[in-house]
Amino acid sequence: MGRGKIAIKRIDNSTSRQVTFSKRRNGLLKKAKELAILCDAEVGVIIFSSTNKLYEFSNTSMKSVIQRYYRSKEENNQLVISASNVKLWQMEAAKLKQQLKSLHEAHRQLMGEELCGMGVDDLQKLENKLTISLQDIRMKKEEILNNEIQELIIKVFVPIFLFPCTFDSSFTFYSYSLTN
Amino acid sequence: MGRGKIAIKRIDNSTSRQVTFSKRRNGLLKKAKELAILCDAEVGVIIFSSTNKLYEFSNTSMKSVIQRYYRSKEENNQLVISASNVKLWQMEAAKLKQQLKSLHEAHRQLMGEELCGMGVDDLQKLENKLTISLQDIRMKKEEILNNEIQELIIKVFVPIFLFPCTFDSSFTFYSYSLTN
DNA sequence: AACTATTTATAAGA
DNA sequence: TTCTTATAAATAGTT
Repeated sequence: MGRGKIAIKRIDNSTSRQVTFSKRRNGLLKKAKELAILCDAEVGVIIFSSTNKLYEFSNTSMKSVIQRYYRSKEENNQLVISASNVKLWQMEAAKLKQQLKSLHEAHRQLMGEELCGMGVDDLQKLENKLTISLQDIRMKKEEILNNEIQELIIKVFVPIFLFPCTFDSSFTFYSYSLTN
Repeated sequence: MGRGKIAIKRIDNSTSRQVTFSKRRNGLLKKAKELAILCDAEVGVIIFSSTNKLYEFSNTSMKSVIQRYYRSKEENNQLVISASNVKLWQMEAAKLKQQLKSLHEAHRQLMGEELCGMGVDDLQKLENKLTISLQDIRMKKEEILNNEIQELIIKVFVPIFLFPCTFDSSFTFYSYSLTN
């Protein structure tokens, strides 16, 4: 389509190639635009010149076209999936941060810090909680101590009672006196 | 370029639109191919019909074109960074989860639960902590109550002392007795 | 899907 | 680069 017909093969003359590139590039982009408008299509065109310059057209957005392309080809590119997952993980992290923050606050209140914002009722509730906690902890402590005493008795004294001969003379007094 | 000139706007007639799409789509792909060959360019064309069918051309490969496109626009960075960020965010989330878990445990211990794994020393420490917390909380509570009493006094009694005449006779006894 | 009158794109030249 | 213009190519409307 011009003064002469040309064969479709690489144009050797550099200048001529550049001129043709410029003309045909514009032609292609124009055609792409027209196709998109006339036929209600989504079109994306990417052109790199031999000098590495980028020319592009998209009636929507190139990102949209490319994403749709990958979706359509179901070459579910790891990149695209990963990119969308970032937001999910960011949200997850934000949620956790929030939880951590409020738990921290509750914790500090339990520890008797940051009581300034609290009313008397809340303080009373906190006091009750801690009182109960203290009771539990003291009970637990005593329980453990009792158990340890029990174990000590079983480990140390029972053998003495049962096998007094296996212990040296310093134990004889106790074993005799206790068994008699 | 045909029997009649057409305006570049969406073709209303569906059949006509489909026919035109088919013709122009082929034309565009052919032009793209020619441009790539003649001018030694890297070209990618993506077309989605209004019926969501995909047509494409690339003289190299679409993946290559898209990657080069992102590199060229340096929007690539976002995708790639995002992709690698997934791991960072996952690690962040895991870290937060761990913190949350240990804080939760500490919290439950403070509340007198899950004391089973603890030794006597730890229990003693916990008891001391809670004792101090309780003291703090009781002090805070008393402070607040005292303040409220103070305020009550200022709001209610001071006016009575200063302006006894503005209150009715039932107040006179107090105002006299206090001022005398 | 083929035809063809026209429009459009563009090769070569200025 | 841009414009001009002859000609090739694409395609709108028709069959």
